[in-house]
Amino acid sequence: MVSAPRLQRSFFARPAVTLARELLGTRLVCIEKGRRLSGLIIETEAYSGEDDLGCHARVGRTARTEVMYGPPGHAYVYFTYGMHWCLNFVVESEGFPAAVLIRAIDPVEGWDVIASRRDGVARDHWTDGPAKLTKALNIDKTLNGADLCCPTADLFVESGIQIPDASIITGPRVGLFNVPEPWKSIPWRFRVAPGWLIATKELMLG
DNA sequence: AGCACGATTAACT
DNA sequence: GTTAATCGTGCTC
Repeated sequence: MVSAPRLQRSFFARPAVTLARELLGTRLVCIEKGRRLSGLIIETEAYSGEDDLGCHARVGRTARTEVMYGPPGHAYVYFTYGMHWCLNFVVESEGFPAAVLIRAIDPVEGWDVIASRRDGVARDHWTDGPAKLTKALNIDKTLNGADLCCPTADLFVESGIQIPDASIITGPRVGLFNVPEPWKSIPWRFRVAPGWLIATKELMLG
């Protein structure tokens, strides 16, 4: 598998909603003991600013949200429901808290490692949730704040395949039960339509 | 020091 | 469709 160019900091220095869309089809890569584990990003959500009452930064600057206020192109990894880690990319500009949650990937490299971490789970469900993909790639708090754009990073994003607008489904963000409108329903969730990848990725990835 | 809640998941019925 | 698991975070006392 040939590596594609890594996404640079300028890529991440754009609005969260734009990036949630643009990140679909890019490749999330972890280097683990010199080995590449990767998958195409197929589902994301945008969280932007203290005014966004669905965003963790609604409470302002705290130890937890500090990373979101830092420069773009870093990882924001948070813990939830007492047992799960979720991965976000810090976006927009330094001083403004915004991030894109990575909700699902389609595994490309490191199938054996991913399978072992998702033992007993059907392949279609290895990485189809935000806490499933972190488990599969062994992402936890040690990667919170990690720079995705540093040349020696072992967590980064590569350019991938283009997804046509017609094959992208948008909708409300998931799990915001007690969040008031309009934030509860604003369509900042983006995902690749189910059949599109099946028909296309093998042609493009070989 | 204590409390309610959560950007979830898997195993149930 | 329902629910338990499980603990960091932010807020209140």
